[in-house]
This record gives sequence, structure tokens and C-alpha cells, in this order.
Amino acid sequence: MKLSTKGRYGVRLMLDLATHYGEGPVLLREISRREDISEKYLWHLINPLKSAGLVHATRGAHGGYELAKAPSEITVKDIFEVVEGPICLVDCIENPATCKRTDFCIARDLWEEASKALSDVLAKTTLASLVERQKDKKQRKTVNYEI
Amino acid sequence: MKLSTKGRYGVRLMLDLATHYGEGPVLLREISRREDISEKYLWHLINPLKSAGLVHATRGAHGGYELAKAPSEITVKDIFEVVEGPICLVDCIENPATCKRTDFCIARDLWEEASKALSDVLAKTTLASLVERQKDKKQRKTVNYEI
DNA sequence: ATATTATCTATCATTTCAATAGATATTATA
DNA sequence: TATAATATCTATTGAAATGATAGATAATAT
Repeated sequence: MKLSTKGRYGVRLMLDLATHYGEGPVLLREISRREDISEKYLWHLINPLKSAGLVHATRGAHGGYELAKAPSEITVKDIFEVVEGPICLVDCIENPATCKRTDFCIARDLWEEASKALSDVLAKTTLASLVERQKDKKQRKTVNYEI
Repeated sequence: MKLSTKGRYGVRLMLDLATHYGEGPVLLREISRREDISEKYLWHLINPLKSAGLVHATRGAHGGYELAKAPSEITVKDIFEVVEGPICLVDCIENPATCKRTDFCIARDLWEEASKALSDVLAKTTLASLVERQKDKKQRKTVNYEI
């Protein structure tokens, strides 16, 4: 039960864009350098995010990517669902027909509950709140150094 | 982000044992038939559960498997951790050294929160509660038929 | 015109997953 | 003591998902 790189990198990528929100288009190359993820691979993540309307791209020279909405308007759940698919631990929740046990399977109910718990955490977390937490963490670190 | 069959089958297997708790050793063949999972594959799940002390095996003729503790003493988290490993969405939580960003990565904090939420749901659910819910569901179904 | 940048399609190597096969070891019982 | 029943073990396989790279084309600012 591990996240794939899509989820992990996808969130970091968007957090990077959120950190530079309002500064104009950001080059994929810069994100690649800062986040230590190959430019090619990043594209496979940012492209669906663009299609989903979370990211805006500018082509050509001086182009790049930027968030299509304010960081406070984008949740981790939004991002996650685009790059990893629906937050749903078992197929039979979205497609009841995939299993003949759907009608009476109590395990299914449990996995639904668990999926919900996971989903709720990601839904309540916006990019803005992550940026805020990041600032706090850096500041705490500085303060600690001063002590 | 889907569960593997290990987690899904593992819980169903244990729920089957819980349903027949107190009736003596249950044959793997019976579980296989009831749960529609190959006997060979079931063994790969029940063996670690035995090693972990959740299941007791009796060898030889008239042998089989039974829960090593009361259903109320076994949580889904217990089962899950045996068959799927620790409930932890990213490696860097258990092994901070796997990523150089550990110290300042805010995404990591988020994944830790999410892992916790998931873990909590599974920890509060015992096999006994699942058996209970199963009875309730069946009863409701019967009542509905009578209407 | 040129440099810069996003966009697209295909492909590859590796790992993980799910499942099966084919044995051996142990025990109840007739 | 022989036999049937059952757990136990090791190895192997096929298929799918994952992570990543390669090598082009298309659009745009200057």
C-alpha cells in the first residue's frame, strides 16, 4: 500500500507551482531541477493536470506552466484524482458489477469507509495551506538554528 | 491507489474464520469454496497470518485453521499489516533516509496524516464488529424480502 | 529566422502482482 | 501399520503496472 510516484511527484510539482504562483510561467526545467524529477517524466504528470484545468500552459519562448486557479482553490484531492485516479481502494465501490459479492460483502463497506477517510484528509488540504505550512516549517528551522 | 488482493483476500479469509469461530478447525478447501479464492493462493495469505500468531493451524487429518484469538481481539489493521505490510503511504515515513528531502518536505507530513487516517479506520474495526455488521446486513435483507 | 519552449507518441527495463505447480511432512483413524 | 487427509514448503510463471527515456513536432517571442 504505497503511493506511486505519480501521486508523490504530482503533489510536489503542484506545490512547486503554488510556491511560485503569481510570478508568471514556470519552466518545466526549473521544476525538474528543484524537485529532482526528470523533465520528461514531469511532463507526463503535468499534461493531465493541464487537461483537467488545474494548470495553464504557455507555449513558445518565455512560456511555461502556472496554476490555473489560486492555490487556495486547489486541493490535494483534486491533484491526486487527476494523476492517480479516483481515491477508491477497491474497484467494486465504483463499479459494483466487478464482483458478485457486492450485495452482501461487508469488507466492501469497510474499504468504502477507509477510502472516505483518506479522501477527506486530501480534500481538506489546499495548496495554499501546504505553502503556509512550508513557510512555518522553514521559519521554525531558522529559529532553531539561532538558539 | 488500489488495495492488492493480499489485503482484500486476507480480510475476507479472516472474516470467514471469524464467522466459524468456535466450531473447530476449518479446511482451507472450504474457505476456498466459500470465498472463491484458490486454495494455493489462500495458503500464501494464511501462512504469514499463522506466523504472526493470528491463526492457529492443526496439521494432519481433521486438521485445518482457526483464529488464535477471539474475533473481538483481532483488528483489520492487525491483519492488514501482516499481509500487506505497514500502513504507510510513503517509504520516507518509516525510513527517513530514503529521501534527502525528508527534513523539509511538507508533502511527507501530509502523507503521514493520510496514513494515520487510514490506519485509524482499520484499527477501530475488529473481526467481531464485522461479523456483527454482516448479521445485521443479512437480516435487513430478509426483512426487505418479507415486505 | 532563430532560439525557446510546450507537446506528442513510442518504447524500454524493471518490478510487482497474482496465481499455479509439484513436491514433502504430519496426523487421525481404520 | 497402512492410508487418507491435511498442512507446509519452494520454485516458477505469465501478466500487468511502474518508472523512465528517446526522439520527434508545433507554437511563439524576439
